[in-house]
Amino acid sequence: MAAEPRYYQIAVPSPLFGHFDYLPLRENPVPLTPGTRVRVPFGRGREVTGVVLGGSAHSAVPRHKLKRIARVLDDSPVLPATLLALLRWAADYYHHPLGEVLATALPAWLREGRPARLPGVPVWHLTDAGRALESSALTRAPVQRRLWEALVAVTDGLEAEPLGELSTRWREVMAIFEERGWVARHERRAESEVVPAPQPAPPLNAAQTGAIAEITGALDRYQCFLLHGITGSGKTEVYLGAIEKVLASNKQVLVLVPEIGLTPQLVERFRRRLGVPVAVLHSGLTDTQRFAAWSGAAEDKAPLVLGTRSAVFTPMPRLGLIVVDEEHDASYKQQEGFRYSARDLAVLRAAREKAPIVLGSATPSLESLKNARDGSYRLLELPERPGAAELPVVRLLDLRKLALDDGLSAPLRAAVAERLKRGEQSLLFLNRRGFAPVLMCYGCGWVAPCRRCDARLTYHQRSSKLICHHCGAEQLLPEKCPNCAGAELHPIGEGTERLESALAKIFPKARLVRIDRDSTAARGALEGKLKAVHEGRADILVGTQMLTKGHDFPNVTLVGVVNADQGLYSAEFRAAERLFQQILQVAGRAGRADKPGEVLIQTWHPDHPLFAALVRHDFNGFADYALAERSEAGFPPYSHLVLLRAESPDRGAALGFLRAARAKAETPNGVQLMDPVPSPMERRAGRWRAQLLVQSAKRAPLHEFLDGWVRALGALKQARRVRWSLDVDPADLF
DNA sequence: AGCACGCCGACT
DNA sequence: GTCGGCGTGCTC
Repeated sequence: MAAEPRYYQIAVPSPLFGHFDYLPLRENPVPLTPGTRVRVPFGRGREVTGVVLGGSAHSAVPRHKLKRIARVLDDSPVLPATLLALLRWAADYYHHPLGEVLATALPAWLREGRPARLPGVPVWHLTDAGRALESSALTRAPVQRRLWEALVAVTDGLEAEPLGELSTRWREVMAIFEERGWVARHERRAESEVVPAPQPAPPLNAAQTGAIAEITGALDRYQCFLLHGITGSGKTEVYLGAIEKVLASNKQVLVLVPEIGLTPQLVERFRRRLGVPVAVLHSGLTDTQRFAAWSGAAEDKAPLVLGTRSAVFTPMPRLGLIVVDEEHDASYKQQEGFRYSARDLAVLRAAREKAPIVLGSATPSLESLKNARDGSYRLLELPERPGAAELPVVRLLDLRKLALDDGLSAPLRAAVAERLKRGEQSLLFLNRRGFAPVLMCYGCGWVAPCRRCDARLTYHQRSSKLICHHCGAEQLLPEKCPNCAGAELHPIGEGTERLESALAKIFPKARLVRIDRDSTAARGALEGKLKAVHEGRADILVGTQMLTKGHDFPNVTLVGVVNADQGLYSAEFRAAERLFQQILQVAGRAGRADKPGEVLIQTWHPDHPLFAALVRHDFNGFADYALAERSEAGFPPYSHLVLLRAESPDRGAALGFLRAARAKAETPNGVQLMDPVPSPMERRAGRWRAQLLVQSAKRAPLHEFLDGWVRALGALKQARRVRWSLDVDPADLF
């Protein structure tokens, strides 16, 4: 056995860069493996859960300052070497403290220092003393008596589940029994899930079969595939086909999906089709559920892990394939703290663990597309919709020539009317919830502002409230203008609520369903609405981007894009890409099989190349245009961006910090620092925000520069007065 | 981040 | 006279 090192390097959950050295546990001569959790004293009188990074014979810290590891929590490391290495790489790449990176990767259960094994299900059984009781002994305590009788009736004890029916106070009574020595408690391992036999695959077309063959031809080595399949082309069947093969070779598969895409239906589809238990990981789980799924994967009991962003950090000892569905989706990028991209880390993880990875999308990100065109990813295309005759016809409605009434032009109304007559469904997409984005006084021109943000309050008619969509602040609708006391308060512009009520007036007999965050907040509301649509109990759907994600509406033959121009000429460099993706995704909901669809887009800018590409269903044409624009502007994927953000309740502090940061920077070759500027929405939730953009054509000098810079920033005196963070590969510039 | 130390204002 | 405001410093 190797000798115990003199010092251990430990990562500690704190915003400090670097690791901390500790002395070994006094009475433990067994060397600790990296990835093992330990409890260590940290600071004054505090004890925290750290992770062993390695051992060393030397320490730069004087011995008298070193403290000793207090307790070792694991027999074997909770983070396997490959995953720990990935996390260390990620901490370097995103310039984020390793301790916080590890804290993000570990489930709360382990982060808080609890044992690395699942708690079993508690079972209570009678002891000999309990069994020897006379039933008459408990005649005066009816609950005790019933409980005792229930325990006598079974041979191998009772779990909590059936006991609730006995009495609401059974726990109390059980505690009394335990105290008297009548019952004892033991733990039973949770039973593994019963799964159905796998279902056979549906018939596949040539493109699907070809894609599966390509992927399964690359097992046991790293290869990144970009699966570009138009909506309805059966990407999921390609995933399933490849996964089936990987599972058959006794390896594990990790599937990442966007936050909104992880529905019980999807989980069920994977489970049924593959006939294996699925470990599901998403933010809605309790700590115990999360840890159960995590450890199932880590112990190689779960062959398939299906999860959102943070599932990319699940240990999987025999990882054989990674799938990232809807790879363009913004929810793969964490937007606070450790700002990682799960899609990018998934690619890196696949490369490190020598497994193939499939990035799938109907509207790939320009980054991934460029990688495919450069040949570093392999492009797989699914150009057909099985069973669907044709793609929907896309037409532009030129708002320069058409009058709008309640946000709807005459041709769009007529198209809806036509669908009603034919008994078909229409879908109207408006990416703005609430009744109206602005409430204005006609007497004096006052508009309702948010007190804490540089934004207007959105008028919500249903709840009679003004709500800020940026900080969540709510207030009751004022009866008169707070400025001039006039009563002429008018909603300006359209939101989904207003669109819904306008449609109700125009088509009084139509059955309307609105799907947005407000109308689906209640548990089960979304499922209920989707069910109504599928069962034909709805004629017109109105909704926000919630409608564009994942749900299929086979009877919808008309998609109306009510306002396509938001973001068309935005300062945000990704806005056009997002808009195109969004419209193409929503257009993909229209028409199936025997019912061809039609897509009508209302726009003031019908000449924009983005729309020309949409009309032709020409994703590659759009990508050519957008990539050329990015190349010219020097934006990703032709350069690398890093955003230094700062915010403070004190106006000027954020900009002051960034100016000091810029002054501190030694401008290296090829790395450009822009001037600090106020963020596009300078004040948000009561904080003043500013940002500094760093741009570089090459990664290496950029990261070398950031390495020193970030460490220097923490020491800046201006840093005390702000909250600052570094965003490597930012998704948005605000 | 979290926690302690330290030096100035309004209260049991 | 103390309780507590948050500026400053430190964490192996």
